[in-house]
Amino acid sequence: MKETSNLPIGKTKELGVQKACTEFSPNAAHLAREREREREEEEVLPPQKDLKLKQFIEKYGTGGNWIALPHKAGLKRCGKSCRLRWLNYLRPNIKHGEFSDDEDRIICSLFASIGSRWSIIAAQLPGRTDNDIKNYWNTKLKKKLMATMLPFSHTNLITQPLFQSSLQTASSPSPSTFYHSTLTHPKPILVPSNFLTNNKTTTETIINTSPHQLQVQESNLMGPIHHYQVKATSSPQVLGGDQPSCSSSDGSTSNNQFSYCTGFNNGTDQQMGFEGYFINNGVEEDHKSSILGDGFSVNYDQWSTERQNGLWGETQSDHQFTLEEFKQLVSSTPSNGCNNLFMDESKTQGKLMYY
DNA sequence: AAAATGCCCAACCGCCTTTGA
DNA sequence: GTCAAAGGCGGTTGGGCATTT
Repeated sequence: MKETSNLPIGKTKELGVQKACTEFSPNAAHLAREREREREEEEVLPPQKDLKLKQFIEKYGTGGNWIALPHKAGLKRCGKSCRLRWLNYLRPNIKHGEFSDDEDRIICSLFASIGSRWSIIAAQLPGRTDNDIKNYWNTKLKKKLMATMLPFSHTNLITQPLFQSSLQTASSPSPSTFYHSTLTHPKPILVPSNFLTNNKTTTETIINTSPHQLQVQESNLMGPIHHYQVKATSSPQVLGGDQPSCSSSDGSTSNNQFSYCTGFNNGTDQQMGFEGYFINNGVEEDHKSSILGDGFSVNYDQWSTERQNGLWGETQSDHQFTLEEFKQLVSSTPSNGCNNLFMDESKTQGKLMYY
């Protein structure tokens, strides 16, 4: 990370802060005092503002009331701004500078596990702030991972999101899925999440348990991702309990290709597991449903449409399922409690996210 | 050398949820 | 139940800097 930590508070967006923060009181006397303080404030150089805030908090604490704090500290800041400045920059033990490989791994692993819960991720990285991690993820780490995967991609990879993930709830310990597809319009055949997580997510496992005849290439990627490219050489079948409702009518699946990533294995191959992979050309366009694991079915057309339109980024459609839509799609849940669709319970408004 | 461009990142915005009185 | 404040988040902005043209 670039060492820009000497930026004084509000240097870049101070006007915005001032604009956003309302006056504390509308009465004239108060406004006069405000103007007076504003004049005083003008004379305080930015680093001194930081110092002022820091010293005040170190001396008196936040008092559990950020709104009142700048008032008490004699700063013309809104409480939220002070809080942000304190949390992201001023508080002790804030770490600046490059992220280590270990930190990369932790971030990737947690992101794959719980999604963009930056504060939770930050809690695992002492000295790092959620904002810092978010920025790092958005500007560097995501690209780094993308670059890591590109050697395995075909030409149409770029517009697809790298992965989706979700918060795991305590009651549903299924690991999130780390999706990666090289396909233009991936047609998902999803395996029960315990398919691999209960086993070693190794190449051998996939080969041995897959209904396909697979040729697997294992990569020696840098970074935390264990990546395989799987090429199907036989007709696809759906894995899991009930009989699949999708198959290839012509059986011409010689060019079927799968691509998936395991989670971030941290050397164990088991930490995140792997829950799904995709197939193209393996399912007829007119198939209406696909079995997801043990009887977990979804209207295939809707599924794939959403995949293509909303989640795979190939159009700009921003549609997400509502809860009701989702319920309509899901005809049953797997008996083992493992499935490949996870509700992100941290999200509200009935929106569904795919994992 | 100067202008244009792209990248990085601290910080802001607006919205939402959580918490506590 | 209601309200205010705190806290959290994704998306975004814009200044600073490096690189390219």
